[in-house]
Amino acid sequence: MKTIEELLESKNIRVTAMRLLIYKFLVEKDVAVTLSDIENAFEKSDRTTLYRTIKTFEEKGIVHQIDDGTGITKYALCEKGCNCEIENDLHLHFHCNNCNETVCLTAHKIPQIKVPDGFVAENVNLVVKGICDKCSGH
Amino acid sequence: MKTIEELLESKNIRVTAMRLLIYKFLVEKDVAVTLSDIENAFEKSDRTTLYRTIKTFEEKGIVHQIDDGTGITKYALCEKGCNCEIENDLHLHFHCNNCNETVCLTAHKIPQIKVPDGFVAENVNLVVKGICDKCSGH
DNA sequence: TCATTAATGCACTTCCATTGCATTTGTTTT
DNA sequence: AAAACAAATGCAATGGAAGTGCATTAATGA
Ligand SMILES: [Mn+2]
Ligand SMILES: [Mn+2]
Ligand SMILES: [Zn+2]
Ligand SMILES: [Zn+2]
Repeated sequence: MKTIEELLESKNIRVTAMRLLIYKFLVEKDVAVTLSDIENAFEKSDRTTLYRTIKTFEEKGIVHQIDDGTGITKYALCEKGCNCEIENDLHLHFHCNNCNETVCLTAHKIPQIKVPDGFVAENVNLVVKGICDKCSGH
Repeated sequence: MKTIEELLESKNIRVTAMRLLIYKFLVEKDVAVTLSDIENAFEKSDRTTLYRTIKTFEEKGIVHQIDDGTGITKYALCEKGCNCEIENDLHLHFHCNNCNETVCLTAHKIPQIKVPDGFVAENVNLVVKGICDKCSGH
């Protein structure tokens, strides 16, 4: 089991206090987070640093960006085995209309989508909206 | 074959010069348009009017909104038989990474998506990105 | 025509993403 | 260890798009 430090180093990301904190924050949350979520979690730090940190994480394949249709970009840790860096990871995202949280449904791969002749599909974004398990009282 | 005037009236939308122009503009374009696209097409008119016109069209089920992941909201005319008003119309959208245009693939309905137990799906947004027929040289 | 209601135009606000630049901190090289 | 270099951080500012308040203008209908 790698430490966070080792993980960051293995991805050629310099280890800094802020980066460790942000990474831990992402691990603790099991839902996708906005920049503001992170900002609110660390009164102290500057939005720009958080922004650039998350962008670094994204470039290095540690987090992926999620557009869930709320108009605010969200981010979530990539699962192990996720290959965002190379190609798009084709799991679906679920946005709860009740609690407003978005989660990765990594176990649910997106089915093959047919497109008309002449069109070339390169990647797919699939967001399902509805009521999440927590809110539906399962 | 209904005139545009009749169509608008049948949806309880007052006929105005601007609304007719915007409607015609949407018909001529076979792709989804942004507010800025409309704005640029009519030097004369005010952004707010266009904004509110398109919102009116949306409420009345004449156009539907598309979130193609570019961060800019796009709009396209509903096909006949589209029932956006009542429930979500489940066709997919294609965004071309080359020409940056987005089209409705109304003939391609979104397949049934499975979600885990406890989750209740209410609607689905599916955007395929790639190269469109015009750009691929079919 | 007059009264009522809706549409339009202008100014302004808010929110989020993004960048420039100076400063600080960390890493190499000598 | 000191100097040189490179990267990370913080602050200020910008830009783009969505949305709102309000006064004005246009359309409807009694
Ligand atoms: Mn995800
Ligand atoms: Mn469509
Ligand atoms: Zn929920
Ligand atoms: Zn194209």
